[in-house]
Amino acid sequence: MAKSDNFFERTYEVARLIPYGRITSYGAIAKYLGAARSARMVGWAMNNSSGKDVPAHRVVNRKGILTGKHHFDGTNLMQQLLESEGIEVIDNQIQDFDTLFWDPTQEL
DNA sequence: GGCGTGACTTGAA
DNA sequence: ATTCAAGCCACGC
Repeated sequence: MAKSDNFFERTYEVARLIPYGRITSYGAIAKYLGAARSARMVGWAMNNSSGKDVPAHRVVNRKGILTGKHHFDGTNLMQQLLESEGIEVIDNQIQDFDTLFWDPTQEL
């Protein structure tokens, strides 16, 4: 067991650290973990986060698009969650993304 | 054990 | 400015 789920665990941890009403990108987390080129693994980790307390809906791609919404239960569930937090989302794209962007390497 | 895919990003043409 | 391509690591079959 065990094994270094460090990467995954760390991803979940950072995702949980995302403040309410804020969002971040896969690359930002990956970069924080030291794998800026491995943003895909972050997404893969999120896939494994199914059933965890990881607010994957707060994690979007670099453009602020809800790329992973397709992986959620519903079709607009992810958008609903974001809007529920005060984030304006239109057409799977987050508005004021630049303002709501939360960078762990910058904030932490 | 090998090949392909995947919730992405960055860089170069 | 936009479009194309490559890179990264892990998991599934």
